[in-house]
Amino acid sequence: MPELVKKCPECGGASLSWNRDRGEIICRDCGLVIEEKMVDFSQEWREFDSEDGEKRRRSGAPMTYTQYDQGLGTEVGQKADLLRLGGKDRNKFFRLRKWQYRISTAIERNLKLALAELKRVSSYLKLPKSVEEESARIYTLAVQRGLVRGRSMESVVAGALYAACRRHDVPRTLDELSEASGIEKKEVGRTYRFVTRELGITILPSNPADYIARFASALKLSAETQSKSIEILEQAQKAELTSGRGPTGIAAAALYVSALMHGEKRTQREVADVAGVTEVTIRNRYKELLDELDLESEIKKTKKKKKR
DNA sequence: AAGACGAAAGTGGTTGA
DNA sequence: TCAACAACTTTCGTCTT
Repeated sequence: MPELVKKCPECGGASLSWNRDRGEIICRDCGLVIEEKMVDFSQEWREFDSEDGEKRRRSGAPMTYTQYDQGLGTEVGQKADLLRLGGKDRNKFFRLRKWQYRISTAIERNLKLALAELKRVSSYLKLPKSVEEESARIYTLAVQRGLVRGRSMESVVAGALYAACRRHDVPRTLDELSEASGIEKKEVGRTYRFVTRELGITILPSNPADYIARFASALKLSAETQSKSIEILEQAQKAELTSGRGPTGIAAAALYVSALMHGEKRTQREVADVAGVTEVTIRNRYKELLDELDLESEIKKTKKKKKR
C-alpha cells in the first residue's frame, strides 16, 4: 500500500535520498524534505493506562541488536594466538573454542536468519534505524525466552516490528506489516500481542496524530491542511471522541475534514485507501466530528451553502 | 456518472461470567 | 469456554453534485 515517492514534487528531480535515522526523504536537487516524520507530539493522555510503573528501558548498553551477536562477537582465538600458547593453555584454548561453537549454534543461527528477514521487511517499510534496533531487541528477547517455538520465525519478526513501531510512535498499520512480511494480518496481530504480553512490554495506544504526516503526504495535502487536521484531532481527543476507536479511522476523518476546509478536497475513497479503512468508517468519524466540534462554519468558507 | 450518505448484515477480537 | 458486545467492514440502495 505505501505510495512510494519516486520524484520530487517540487523540481521533478529523481534523485532522492533517504535519511534512515531521521526518517526523511530529501530531494538532492532542491533540498526539499519530501517526507518526514512530524515532530514529537508529547505523549497523549489516554484513559486506560492502568498499568503501574512498568519500567521503561529507554537506554541500555551501546550494542546493536541488528547483528546476531549484537556487535560484540567473541572470536575465540586465531591461529596466530595459538603459536604463542604453551601446552596447558593450548588445551584450554580448544575447550573454549568448542564451547563457543556449541552455544552459538541454536539460538544464534536462528537470530541470524531472523534478523536478515527483519532487515528486509524494515527496509521495505522504510522504517528508521531506531525502530529496526528496537524490534531486533524484542526479537532477541523473544528467542531467548523460547517464544518462537510453535510460531513461524517470520511472524514473530513481524510482530516485533509492529511493536517497535508503536513504541517509537511511527506506527505502521497491521495491513502494511502484513503486506511487507507476507504474514497474514491476523497472525501478525496475534504474535504481536503474544510477544508483548510475554515480555511485559507496555505499549501505549497509538496516537492518530502519528499517522497524519504519512497519510497527508500520500494524498499530497498541504502543510496547512496537515496542521489543521492535527488541531482537529486535539479537539476530538478533548471531546473524548477518540478512545476506543481505531486511530487510523480518526486520522483519516480529520484529514478529510481539514482537506475540505482548505479547498483541497479529496474523495472519501481516496482518503480511505491511504488510511486503510473504508469510506463508511470515515463517514462515521466525520459525522461525529461535525456533531461534536464546531467545524461547520469553517467548512462554509469553501462551500457556498450548507444545510442543517 | 461519480461521489456522498446511511441502513443492514457480517466479521474478528475483547471482555466478563 | 461461551455469549454479549463494540468497532469496523461489506454490500447495496438512494440522494446530491
